[in-house]
Amino acid sequence: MTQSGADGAAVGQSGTTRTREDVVLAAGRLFAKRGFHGTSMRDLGEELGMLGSSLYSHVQGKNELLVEVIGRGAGMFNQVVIDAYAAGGSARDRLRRLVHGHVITVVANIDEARTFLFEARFLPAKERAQIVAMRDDYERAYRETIEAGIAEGSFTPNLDPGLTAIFVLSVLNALIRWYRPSGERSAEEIATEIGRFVASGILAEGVR
Amino acid sequence: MTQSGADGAAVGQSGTTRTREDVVLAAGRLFAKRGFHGTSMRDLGEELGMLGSSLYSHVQGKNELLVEVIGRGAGMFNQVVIDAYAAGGSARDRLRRLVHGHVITVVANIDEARTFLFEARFLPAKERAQIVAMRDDYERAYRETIEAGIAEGSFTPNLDPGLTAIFVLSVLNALIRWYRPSGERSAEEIATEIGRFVASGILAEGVR
DNA sequence: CCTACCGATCGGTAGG
DNA sequence: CCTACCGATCGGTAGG
Repeated sequence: MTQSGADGAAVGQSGTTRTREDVVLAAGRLFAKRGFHGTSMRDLGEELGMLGSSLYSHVQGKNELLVEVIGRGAGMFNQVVIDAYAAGGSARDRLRRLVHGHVITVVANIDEARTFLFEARFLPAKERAQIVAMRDDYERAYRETIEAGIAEGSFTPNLDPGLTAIFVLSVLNALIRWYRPSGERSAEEIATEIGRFVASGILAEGVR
Repeated sequence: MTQSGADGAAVGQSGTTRTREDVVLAAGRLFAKRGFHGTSMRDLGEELGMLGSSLYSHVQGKNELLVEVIGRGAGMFNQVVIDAYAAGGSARDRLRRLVHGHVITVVANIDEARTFLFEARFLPAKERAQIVAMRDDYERAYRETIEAGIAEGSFTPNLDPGLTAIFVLSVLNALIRWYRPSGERSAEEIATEIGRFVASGILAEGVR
């Protein structure tokens, strides 16, 4: 009898030695599906075709995995902001890039995004504080962009920029709740539809 | 030494016998803050000034508490839909009532709303299926209302009703993430701002 | 609502 | 990556 994945568990690639990368990715999958506290090290070992205790040759502990998965999520979103600012253009262009980049990123890294948004409260105090700060920065980028859009005349002047930033991010973050890779709409289509909703709302022209 | 709440734990009303209602409310508080799997029966007992094992004279088990808390959340949201439909009026009026009722309900029952939206996946299979069905009904009410609004000419005809329902609900459901009772805006103000955002978006008039 | 307890499972370690 | 194990904690029960 071989030692790997012969017992029917959902194993990535059986017959191969697992790397730390495999462990982190599998942790993202399980944390996203069952939650951090709903995932045991034994569950995670089973997902990888090994014993829970064997994971400790790859990582120091369960918390480290949560920190790593959420750190990756945070890094991705941070990069979206950097890219959107680096591209230049009007505030309205920048908001379009922020929205588009957010959708693409969530769709391509759904497990990290879910863990980031659902499990961050279970991070150790120090790392939790860092993630909260990062999230504040992210929200600030949206607020600044909305303020700049008002200043340039693209956006309605009587908007509350802080609240509006929250509303836009609400639509974006909810993606982790309803997006399914098997769904009929592509990431591009979703980004376009969200952009349209955020821009114009639902009221017909001329109605008030 | 007395038997209740003399050891510094956060107890509701010390010196009084707790009821099943107290237990369910405390469970909502802890499930909302630490998650279902992050809350032990001993934690819950401590919150109420009793031992974890004593809770079993009020409820049959931990799962029953999750079912009860989420069931209350589901019932509240269901009532909002019933009231909004019963009030009659145009589709646009109905959407206004749905949004207003949702905000008021979340603000007044934040723990149940959080548990409903974050912990439903940990429900036993049968109850989870019921809650998913209820959530589908809720979404359908929004979709129908948007379709009716398009038909009556209030809403933009090129809207995708299903996707738009999701977007509106995204803004509403995100309330459980950012709302703080100590915040500066009242539930009424929040409902008004969300209504404005959903109705008109952020683009300035005449801009396209 | 408490005392006293149960078997199961948890995160994690020593040593190979 | 496994064997063999640790102390702590889990949900829950019997009996009062």
